[in-house]
Order: sequence, then C-alpha cells, then structure tokens
Amino acid sequence: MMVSDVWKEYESNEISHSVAHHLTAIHELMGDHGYARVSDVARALEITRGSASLTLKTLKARGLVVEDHNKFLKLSEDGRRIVDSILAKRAVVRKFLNEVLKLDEHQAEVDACKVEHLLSAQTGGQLLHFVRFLLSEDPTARQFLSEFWSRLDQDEEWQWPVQDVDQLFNLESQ
Amino acid sequence: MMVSDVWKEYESNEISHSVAHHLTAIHELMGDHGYARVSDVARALEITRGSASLTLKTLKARGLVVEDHNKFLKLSEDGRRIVDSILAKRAVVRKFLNEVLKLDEHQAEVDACKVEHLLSAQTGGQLLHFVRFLLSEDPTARQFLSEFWSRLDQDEEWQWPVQDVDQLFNLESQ
DNA sequence: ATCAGGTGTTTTATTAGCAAAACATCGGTT
DNA sequence: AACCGATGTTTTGCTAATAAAACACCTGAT
Repeated sequence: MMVSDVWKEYESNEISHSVAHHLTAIHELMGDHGYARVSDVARALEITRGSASLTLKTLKARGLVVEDHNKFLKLSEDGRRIVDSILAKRAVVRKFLNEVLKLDEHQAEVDACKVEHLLSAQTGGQLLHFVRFLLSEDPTARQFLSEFWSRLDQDEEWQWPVQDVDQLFNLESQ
Repeated sequence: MMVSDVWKEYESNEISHSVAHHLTAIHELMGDHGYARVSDVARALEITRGSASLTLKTLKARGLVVEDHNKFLKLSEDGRRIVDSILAKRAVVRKFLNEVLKLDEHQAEVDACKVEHLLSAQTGGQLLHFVRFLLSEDPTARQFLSEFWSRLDQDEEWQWPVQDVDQLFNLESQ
C-alpha cells in the first residue's frame, strides 16, 4: 500500500486533539462541579478565555455543544457520544500501556492522550477485547502474561530505534 | 492525574505528522530512485511544489534535511534517525493491529500512520517486545493467541462506543 | 452608587500547513 | 534562436488554534 494514499487521512479526522479536549473538559466539569462555562473550560485547558470562546463557538456551530440561556455549556447528544468514545479509547490504551506493557503511569497517560482521538472505533473495540481477555482470570492469559513479563526483566539492553526495519521481526530467537 | 497536565504535550511533539511524512518521503525516494528533489517529495505526498518547498526549507533550517549543490535532498544523520524510529513504530503498530487484533490491512495502515510519530521511544520499544513474543513460536504465546482469536469469532455483537467508561473492564465474565 | 473582579466576546497577531498563481531558471527540441 | 516542459521559489490567501489586549457586562462589597 502506498503511503500517499493514507497519510492525508490524518487531517480528515473530524475530531482534532484540541476539540477532543474541549469536549472532554466540558464533560469533566459537568461531573465535578455540575456546570461548565467558557472560563471554566479555559482554566481547565490552561488557555485564554478568548481562545476557548472562539473554539467553543465553532463547536456550538457544529452541534457538539449547546449553550444555556445563562451561557452555561453542555454537550449535545453527538458531543456526548464523541466524548464517550474518546474516554473509552483513552482508558483502554492507558490500561494496555501501563498494565500490560508496564510503562510508567505518566508515559501511559501521555501516549494514550495523544492517540485517543485518532484510533478508529474498530481499533478501539478490538483493543478492548484484547485487553479484557489479557487481564482476565483466564489461565491461558495469566500464563502468557507472566511469561512475557519474565522475559521483559531479562533483556533490558535493547536499543531503540533500530536501523533495519525489515529485520524488526526476524529475530524469533529473541 | 489531571488531564490538563498532559494534553498540551501533544503540540510540544518535535515531529508533526506533516514533517514525519516529508522525511519518510525523502527516505523512500532515495531508496526507490536514488534521489529526492522538492518536486519528487511534493508528488509523493500529493501536495504542491510550493508547499513542499516551504516545509522543506524549515527542515533544512532544523538540520534534518541537507541539500546538494544541485538541489538534491537527503536526510541528515538526525533526519535519518528520526525516520528510522518512525518507520519502526509504524511497522510494529501495523503488525499488532493487523496480525494480532485482526483489523484489515487498510485500517491497520491508516491507524499506524496516524500514531507512529506520537508514540514515545519507550512505548515503541515495549510494544515491539510484546508483538515479537506474541507472534513467536513460543507455545504459551501460540495458545494464548488461538484462544483470543476463537473468542473474537464468538462475540461479534459488541457495541462501541460504550456509555460507562468505569465499567469497561469490570466485565471479566466477558 | 461606585468600584473591583469575574465573565464573555472581538480584534489583532502568530504559527503550521496547505493551495494557487506568478515568477525565474534550466535543459532539451525543433 | 525560440520554444516547451520541468523545476524551485515567492507571494497571497485560507483554516485551525493559540495569545494578547481591548471592550462590554454583571454582580457583590464598600
């Protein structure tokens, strides 16, 4: 597959990183304090009120955010659905990175936050299946994980990045 | 951990999606045709020569791309290192999504392309360890995968996104 | 009633990344 | 020599996302 066929899909994503966090900020503010105003979102994201005002205006125009008679914001049905899917993907990725790959919590949080809005629904769903089985009580999963982790402890000398991509997976002998 | 502490790291990433693909385009053109000019990069990425010229000017200024006496481009040492790490991460993610999670090749390619430049070196390295063991001849890994795949075939009725993130992983009973 | 502080908006400017169009240059053909 | 096509650059303009600053509004304290 040619890269040129694919790489522009990045910008075609309907939800940018910034939009994802404006929406999730509203969601969390509603849960924490019962309401969300422009200033609250700006404080949560550590941007100026002016910037938040402009971005939120576009989100109202896109029908993802609705405004009270008193300038109180909340998510629309569509906005809520988007936030749900983003938070679910973030949770799955974070859990996988932290509890399976054993990356520290901060790194797991940062990387999950970066990719959460980019993963397709299909990818998120499959990853959820995978992580749930992997971390379940199933003896096969248990045995696999403990075997994987024991090997992790052994080879700490690995060099990343590598020079030859083609041979990344040709080292079955570990 | 507060989201506000983390989300701005997205923009602080030194390599944007666009830059990543300008660099990898040069790398692939060198391999395929032995040289890479501004127009070649523009054609490969399907953008105008003018756009490519401007972006590549910044990459020369950043020392990632060097220019021949005859306007021929190549990667610097730093540029090459960046491309290596990006291609390695892309390969690992693609293989995981396609060969483990069984997503179709196009979806795997698209999602890998979206996140390749965002993953930390640590995350990429751990994922490589994981995928290599998972797809190795090790009987524990084989058994785990076949068990996972057999379960995948069963529940095709899964609904994504979910409404309650907290209960994503509380369904150990599948 | 005035004033301070918090709130929301608008305007101006910046950066990254693109397109479009104009311009200059170089090389080979006729 | 003139032309044509490909190449590279620059200028202008666009959108998204930010900051900064000015402005308007509202509310509560004095």
